[in-house]
Amino acid sequence: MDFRIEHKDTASGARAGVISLPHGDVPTPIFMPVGTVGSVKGVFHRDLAGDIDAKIILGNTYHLYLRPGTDVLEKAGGLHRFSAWDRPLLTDSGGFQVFSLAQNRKITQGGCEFRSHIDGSKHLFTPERVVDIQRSIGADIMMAFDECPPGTAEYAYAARSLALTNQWLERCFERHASTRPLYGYEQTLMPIVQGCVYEDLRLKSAEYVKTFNADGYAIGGLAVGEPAEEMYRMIEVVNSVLPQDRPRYLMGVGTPENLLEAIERGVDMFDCVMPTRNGRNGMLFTGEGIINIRNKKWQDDFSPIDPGGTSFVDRTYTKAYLRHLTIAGEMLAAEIASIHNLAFYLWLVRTAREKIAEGTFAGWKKTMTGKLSNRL
RNA sequence: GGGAGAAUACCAGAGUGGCCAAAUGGGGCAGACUGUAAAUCUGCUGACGUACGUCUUCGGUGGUUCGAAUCCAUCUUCUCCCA
Repeated sequence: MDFRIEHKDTASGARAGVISLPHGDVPTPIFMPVGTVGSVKGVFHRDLAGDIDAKIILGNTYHLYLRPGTDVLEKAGGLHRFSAWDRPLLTDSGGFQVFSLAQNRKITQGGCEFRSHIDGSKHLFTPERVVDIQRSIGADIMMAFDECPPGTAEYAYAARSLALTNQWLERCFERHASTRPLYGYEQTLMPIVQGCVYEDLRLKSAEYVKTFNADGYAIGGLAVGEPAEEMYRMIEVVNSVLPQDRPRYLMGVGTPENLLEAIERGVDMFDCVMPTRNGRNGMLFTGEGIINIRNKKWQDDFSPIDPGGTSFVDRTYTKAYLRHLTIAGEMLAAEIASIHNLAFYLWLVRTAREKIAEGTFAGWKKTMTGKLSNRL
């Protein structure tokens, strides 16, 4: 993996660059749609690669290991071929499931034992196993196995957790170095900075991950219950340490506003379920603000979903029609909203990139953030 | 013409003397959702008040009772059965 910075914003930490991966180039800043089980829910690859123009999407190690399993993935020739997605792919390690499936898992020094949310069977995830699974999946970018503690974690817990994540990180890199890709292209491994909302832990963690001389660095454990201001502060702390010339990936974030704030602070990559999940639940993100399409006020609004939108759904369908579909529980509603939201997120980062290149990012960001969280 | 049964909130439908402004479901209205156990979850849904609460409701009317959606009389409407 290669990263080339093309423009730096003079007034902030924002940068615009290009990440080169085996399956293609990724302009940064970038938003990566989440496709946990090998599918960005409700969206055809045709539309992902078309109007949405997603440059890279996510898969999840934990979920793909449980279903369809590594045997099938290897027989298929990896997730790219299995799912017919020929652009770059990043897999999360299962570290987030240590957080989100906290009731179904037990952490030990060796790893994390999950009780499958599907059938209750037990599965031990070790750092080594997690790297192996990601080899089977064949992601361009694999993530280290970490523990993602909740945003409310106490200092003592956060410190212990970080120590464990660091041990796991070392084992991930050892495994990565001692194994080869299965499908003939390189897979890079990204370490993850943890440390909750504690500045000294974040600094320590950032210093530690830096010693692995990775192609890129992720910031994890944010947007998990702590106030947004804390998150922004942690990003600043961490990015003051992480190498300037490598991409920074803020995991699991976030709202459109979160993205702009983080871009301003030097973050290059994002992923979040928000555009898809919230879309399925009737929430639309637009350049003018947020729409809850279920609200009665859209009942007879026959204007396009988003006149400023970049996807075909924005021009084709009206708010009133989408509201009807959403309330009727039609699956088309989820598809339309997902396509719209993803197209908006990709538009947002694409435009941020242009503004950085033009040197007008600060002003644009100010205008945008004033509108993004409006309730329409 | 005779007989039986039923009428409850937007709809369906429990409740059959006080714990009932009335279960539950649907519908309606609003909210939540951040490396996806989520096409999911939560709240409200008679009126007025933030709230303790007060007032008006269970087809109509009139009774019985300390107290009625619940018991009685009667009227209305509907359903079914027999002629």
